[in-house]
Amino acid sequence: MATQQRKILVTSALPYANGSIHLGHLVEYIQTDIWVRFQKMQGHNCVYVCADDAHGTPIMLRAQNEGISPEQLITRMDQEHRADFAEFAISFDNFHSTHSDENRQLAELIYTRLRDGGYIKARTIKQAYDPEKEMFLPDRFIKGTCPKCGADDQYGDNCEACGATYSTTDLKNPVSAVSGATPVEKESEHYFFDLAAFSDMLKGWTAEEHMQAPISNKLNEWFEEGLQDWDISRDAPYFGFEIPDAPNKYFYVWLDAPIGYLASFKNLCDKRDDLDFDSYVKEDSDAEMYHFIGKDIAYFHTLFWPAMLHGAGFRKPSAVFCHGFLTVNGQKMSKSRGTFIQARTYLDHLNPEYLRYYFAAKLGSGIDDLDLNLDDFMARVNSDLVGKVVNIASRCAGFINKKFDSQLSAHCSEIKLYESFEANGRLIAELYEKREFNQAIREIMALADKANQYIDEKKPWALAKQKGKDQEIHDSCSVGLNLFRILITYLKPVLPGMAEQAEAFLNIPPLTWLDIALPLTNHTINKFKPLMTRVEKDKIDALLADTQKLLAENKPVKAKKTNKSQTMDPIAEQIDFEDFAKIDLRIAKIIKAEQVEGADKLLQLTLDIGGETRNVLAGIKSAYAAEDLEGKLTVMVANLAPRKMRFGVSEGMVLAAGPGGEDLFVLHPDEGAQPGMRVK
RNA sequence: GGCGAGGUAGCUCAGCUGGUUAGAGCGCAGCAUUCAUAAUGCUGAGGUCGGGAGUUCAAGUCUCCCUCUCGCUACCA
Repeated sequence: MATQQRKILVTSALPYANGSIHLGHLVEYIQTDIWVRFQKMQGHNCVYVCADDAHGTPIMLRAQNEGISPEQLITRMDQEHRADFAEFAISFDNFHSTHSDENRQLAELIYTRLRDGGYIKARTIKQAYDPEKEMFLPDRFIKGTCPKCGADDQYGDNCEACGATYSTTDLKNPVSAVSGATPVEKESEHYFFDLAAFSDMLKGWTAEEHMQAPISNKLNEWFEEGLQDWDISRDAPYFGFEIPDAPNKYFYVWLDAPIGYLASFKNLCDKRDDLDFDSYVKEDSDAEMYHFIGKDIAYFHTLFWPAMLHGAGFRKPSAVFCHGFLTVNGQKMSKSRGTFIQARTYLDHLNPEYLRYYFAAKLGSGIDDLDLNLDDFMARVNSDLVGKVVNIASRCAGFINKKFDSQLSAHCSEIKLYESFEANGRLIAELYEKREFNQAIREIMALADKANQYIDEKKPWALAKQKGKDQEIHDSCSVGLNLFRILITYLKPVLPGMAEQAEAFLNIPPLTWLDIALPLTNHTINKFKPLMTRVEKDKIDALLADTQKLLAENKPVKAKKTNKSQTMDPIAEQIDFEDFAKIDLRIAKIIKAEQVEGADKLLQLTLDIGGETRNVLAGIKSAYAAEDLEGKLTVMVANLAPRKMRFGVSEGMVLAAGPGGEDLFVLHPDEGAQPGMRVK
């Protein structure tokens, strides 16, 4: 295995400085860390960097709420994140911040190059604006009543109660979550990154196996829909970097976040003589660069990011590795179910290496979701690590310590067995390299079974009762410990802490992949101490209880309405006459009703409202046949803003009642009403 | 509604380009053992591979339909 030393730069997605690390985050950091530790054990020059993602509206507002500066907030979060990562043994070579000089310089550099390359366009857009707070509002900061199901206190872009999606302008009774004021629409000039200009480059790049196949398929979908301009500016006030040629305009947090990878690396290069920043990032660099991310942010990393890099004259990533989401006991991590477990809460109760092992045992190279089944977790860790692996050392060490003065025998009596274990290292290494950790673990555990079988075959405890069998005991237990040493080597990327204890027990320097070529002979070991204790059920229960408690404390006291749809839609908030008078309802005659080709739910109605006709697309196909409607009178909202829909523009809506499906009832006026009459 | 990914033993998952009686680990049952953190070894029971139809000499593996789950997305103005 005399492969050449590779130069590898690895990143994990940047944690947002607005929240704590939870177990979902840790899937990624643990996955990345295992891969990095493996690469280092192979002797490669592998560097792992990360940073806090420190910019954006949520951070600015949270700092305001807490009465501190954003800088104070992100400093605090930075410390918290670092502490959590350290205890989970995430071995960053550098952990920096996007709110740093390096990141400002690099963001400005990349932006300037993109601008000079003609990839930045300015355009005026309309956006919700908080007149009291004097700031533009992202969707998440507008709350109101869901236009579909009437649930209160929903975000501006989708309803948590019924799952509907809509735009903020549809929301009923919208209020700014910041000030409580009613948002108004306001225009502003924004800067856009011309992603479509990179279409050809991206199509070629994404087809070249720089990511997993499912992601690349997804990208093809996006390509077919056409790449859109990307809005990269935000107006003041905003916590971030001001755009060089645009006072009061700031880089959108997602622009400078991935640049944060490079900033963190730059910061590291400045501290270390052996790393040359340019040689890693220049267009024709011979270094490898990998980003580990969740599949939810693939768009940013496989389209925007390579386009930005390319447009600015830098190298593109060697690959972007996506993973799936974490579920707990088969279901999405949920605050209401109490399975939204924080890293810190876990650390209060359980050994972080349990989790590292469990994730490794289940992680493959794909993007499938990963389930943390707590019963399985306990069984797996106890059985594999305590019952199988550690047990090998535990059952051999006693003999060596007591009978042979802690010294291993002078020769290895089972060279073939030893070599077969050693030879498996090639396959295991390959599996680690390919991020098939679950398969690697399976191989390692199969070896652990073999080691236990071997000891069982030799039965040193039985030999101990016979005279003159000391040499055999000495040999077989020495073999057992040598096999254990190999297993620990293979597990070291996953269990660095346990490996370190094992190294202390075996009285050896830190293990690398190459050390196991030869067995330890005539070597003095230390007294065996338990390397890992069992996962206990009550610890898991305590973890869940604490999680519940924590969630209850943080839960805002809001009466959340659920299941209300069973009974009756609540009557909407009271309005005065003026509000009502704004709605111009007219009697309309349906002069034509027809199917809309390709649409499953829509009927196209041509309405006569006296002086004019209107084209309305109504979602009533499930309840009405087109011909049954023609000639009938109904009521329409005549002054509703026209809405562009997939099958054309709808110029109003007809009134109907009912929950939907077949139960839809269009309103008809009493006899005598004429088209065009106003309904009051 | 569309697109994508899935539905394989009680649990967590393998099963590549279709090929003899469908696999692993855990759990379970029985036996052995007691060196080891009640750890280990041996043996065994458990699946009509979501349902149905088709292609084929042969299908968990290919095609079609249905069903359920999970994502993304859209047409209830």
